[in-house]
Amino acid sequence: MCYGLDPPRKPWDSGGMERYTPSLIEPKWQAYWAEHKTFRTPEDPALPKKYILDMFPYPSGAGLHVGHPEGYTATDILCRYYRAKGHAVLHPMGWDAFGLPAEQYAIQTGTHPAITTQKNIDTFRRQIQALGLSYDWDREVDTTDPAYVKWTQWIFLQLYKRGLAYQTEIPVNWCPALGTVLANEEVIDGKSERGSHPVVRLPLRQWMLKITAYADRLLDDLDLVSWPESTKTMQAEWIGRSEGALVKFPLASGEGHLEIFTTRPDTLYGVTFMVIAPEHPLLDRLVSEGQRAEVEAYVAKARNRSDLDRKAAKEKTGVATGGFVTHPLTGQPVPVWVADYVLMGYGTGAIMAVPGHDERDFEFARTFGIPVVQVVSAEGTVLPELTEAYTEQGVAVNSGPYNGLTTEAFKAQVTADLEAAGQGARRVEYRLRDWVFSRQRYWGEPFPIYFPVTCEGDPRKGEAHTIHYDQPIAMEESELPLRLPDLEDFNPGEDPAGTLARAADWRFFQKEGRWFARETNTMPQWAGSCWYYLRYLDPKNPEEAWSKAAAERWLPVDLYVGGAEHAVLHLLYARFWHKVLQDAGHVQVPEPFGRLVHQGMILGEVEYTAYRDAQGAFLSKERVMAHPDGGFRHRDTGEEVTAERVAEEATEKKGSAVVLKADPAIQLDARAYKMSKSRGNVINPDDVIREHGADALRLYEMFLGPLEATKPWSTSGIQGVSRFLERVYALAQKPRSAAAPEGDLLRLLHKTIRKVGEDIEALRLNTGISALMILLNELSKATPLPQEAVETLVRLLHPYAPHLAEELWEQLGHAPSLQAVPWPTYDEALCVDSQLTIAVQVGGKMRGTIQLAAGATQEEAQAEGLKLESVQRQMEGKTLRKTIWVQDKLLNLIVG
RNA sequence: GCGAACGUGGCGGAACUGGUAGACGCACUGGAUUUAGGUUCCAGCGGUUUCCACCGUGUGGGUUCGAGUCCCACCGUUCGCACCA
Repeated sequence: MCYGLDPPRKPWDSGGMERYTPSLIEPKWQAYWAEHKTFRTPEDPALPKKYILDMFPYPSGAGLHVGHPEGYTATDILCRYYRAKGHAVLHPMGWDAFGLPAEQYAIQTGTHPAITTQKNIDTFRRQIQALGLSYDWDREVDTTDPAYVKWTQWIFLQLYKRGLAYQTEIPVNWCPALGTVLANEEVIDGKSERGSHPVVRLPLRQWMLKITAYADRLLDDLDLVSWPESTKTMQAEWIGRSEGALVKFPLASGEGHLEIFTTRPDTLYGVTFMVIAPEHPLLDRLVSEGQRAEVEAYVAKARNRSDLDRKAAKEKTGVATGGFVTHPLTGQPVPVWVADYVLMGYGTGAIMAVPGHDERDFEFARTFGIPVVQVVSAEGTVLPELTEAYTEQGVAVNSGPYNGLTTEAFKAQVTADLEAAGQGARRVEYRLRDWVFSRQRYWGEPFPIYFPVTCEGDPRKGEAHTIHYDQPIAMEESELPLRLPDLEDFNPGEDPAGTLARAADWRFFQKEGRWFARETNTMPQWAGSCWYYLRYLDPKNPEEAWSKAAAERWLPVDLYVGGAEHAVLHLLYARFWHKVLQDAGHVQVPEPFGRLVHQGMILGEVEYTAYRDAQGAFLSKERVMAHPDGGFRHRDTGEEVTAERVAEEATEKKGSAVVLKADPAIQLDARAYKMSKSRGNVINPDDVIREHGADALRLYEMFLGPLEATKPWSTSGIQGVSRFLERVYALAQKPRSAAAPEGDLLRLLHKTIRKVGEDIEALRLNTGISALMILLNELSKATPLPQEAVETLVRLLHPYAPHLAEELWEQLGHAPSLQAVPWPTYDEALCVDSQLTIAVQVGGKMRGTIQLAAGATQEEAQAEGLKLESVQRQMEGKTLRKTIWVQDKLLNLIVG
């Protein structure tokens, strides 16, 4: 054994297997697993099943980043563990391969997106395989594969046939830069989520999916799943169910009434004005002649105001329409205003304004000098004047016959009364809107829909024609898939009908002598990812999207791991489709994903930042503040300050601060940032594997901290786990004894088996590794070293570092694969130490410890504890009042 | 502004239902082996201090024999929502 040589960094300098050489071991075992299809999903229905799923990646041109292996390694560890525990594990991988980047690249270079996509998939597959992840590659799916698209289109037809897909002309989020419409969920602060391009509201014909029809089930069934509370809360808030009442306010002049939605019908007596949205259809009838010019000017301005402007505006704006409605309970006239703080898209686009008990109404009333009336009181007393809106519940005042009722009782009573009088009804509203499902791009699934065309000649030649969009025809299921046409130019252009509108030969076709036009919109990227977990069940099935038997066998997904950025969109859409498919009888369980875990982000290495003023002199960080517009300013003078990165060697620690070594008076900022190309702090998994091996990368990412936490990368940290693997390898090269382990070593083995197993099941992968390190440290000292102990270590290490474990298993004289070897078992009785260390406290303060046999009595402990010198010192001149005894843990002597 | 989560050594982090704070690893210090080492091995490693002892889990209170853990208030970081009536 020669420990004294260079670590095996170069493949060519390692002739034998004397030292741990990941560059030799890892390809060997990857080839073995591939050849023997070690991870093929077992068919045996008698085995308990585990469906363990990763969110499949979008295969970008940049390749894998270190964030991908984090979640993938975690699930891989569970899969290898459960296989060893005798479960049938389904663990597939695939590609979410439609999407904008490939298309943008095509626009720039003319390369067909299918080619780019294929190339990227090959890179991703190679990188993922280099990590030794145990996927069943026979089940790989690719959302852009026509054999997959076929079934995405088929599911769309199921939605269409159930009346859940419809067309509408609505103002949509049109993004000129991207040449497409975006879902509400894809617009953030008036800009596109992807690329931050401005988005304008434009009325266009769109396909919509009626997700609102499932709002209640999507909300209620959150109780059925084991997901992070934060994610459930986000979905619940996104759905935004609110219960209230619809109330009719008759128009003061003429027929009809203004309908409003309110969650606080108990404040009806506090209404001092009404507000309608600028787009409200009744606006025209309500406007008085005197106000018409002013109202029209306001509406025109509001229409042109982008969402961005609306947000920036802090002051409430609005104009009185001059029109009035009649209060349904008091019969008094109520003035109607128009203001853009009321949104046409929610409720009825009109509200009753109760300034006394709604902050927005209060602000509006104050701006325009409208009276404020108090109708709810905390204690039943009326205040002379409200200085702010009282939005809490309370007791009704100034409310005629309802005075004295609590908020809850009032709501129920008045809603019933209004309903009886035909003036209102109970009503539930949702924040959730129907899903805008069409995009005007090329690289997506075509809709299996076409329309009749009236045309004198050949519409393909651009001759005059009319497409009857109001008469959509669904393609026959037997005609699927509808493939994308080949194009030379992928530019979206200005035609809001989409890129495909330019593929005239594809778009127009004749059937029985009549012309038809295909839908030229394509589906959004979410479509493919809404159901990929179902295709994995039966990926090669040419007859069905998946077989009923496969769905019954494998659903729901037992563990789903992926980023928190999908907390709302992907997970809500997929749940929606799943429920539709359940209603259509294609799946049986109500929820697709039973347990969900979000892996945390891995940040770049910690960076140190120093600040300099305009003269170039260093400034300590407490004298610098961030400027809202970016950049930094001097806290006192306000002058601009520049930031610069400082190498770690130039810094040192001083107390809790980091300072410049050259000038310890200068404090630095020390923090880790999100990895990004522009910051130059991206860690490439390929480089890490080349230097340390895949097992070290896997182990390091798991050892970094809890899976869910955000944590910074550390280049020196990976050497710790690398060293651990080298030591495991070295241990297996030592002479071993055939004798069974005994005594403390035996106990440690059993404790470690229990701990590692429990930690894997609970996804506490960091502490599991720590237990393995402790075991290794003990085994390194053991003389003699029992073979069985080394084998146990290797078997426990296997899920974490599978290549090394397989290699050592073979070296220890066993036939591969270790995956076929059952998980070690432990004996509960051997997990308890024979001698326990008991804490001894006097008055709740630690004074020492005593060694006792497990199960010792309080009397024995007390006798032993009182012998401690430190205890005697504390008890001098005092009497023992009381003793607290926690079996096998602690003795606390209370003195007085 | 509203809501949620989180604040533990120089660093990443441990600590199950309140019960020996700092497991494990990194970094650092000392020693051994080595021609040498960014190798390996051994030892040390929260702070103050005369070895007694005291202080210590963001800050200030509280509950308890006992609080990192429970309660209240505040400060800070991160994430989500942001006129949804």
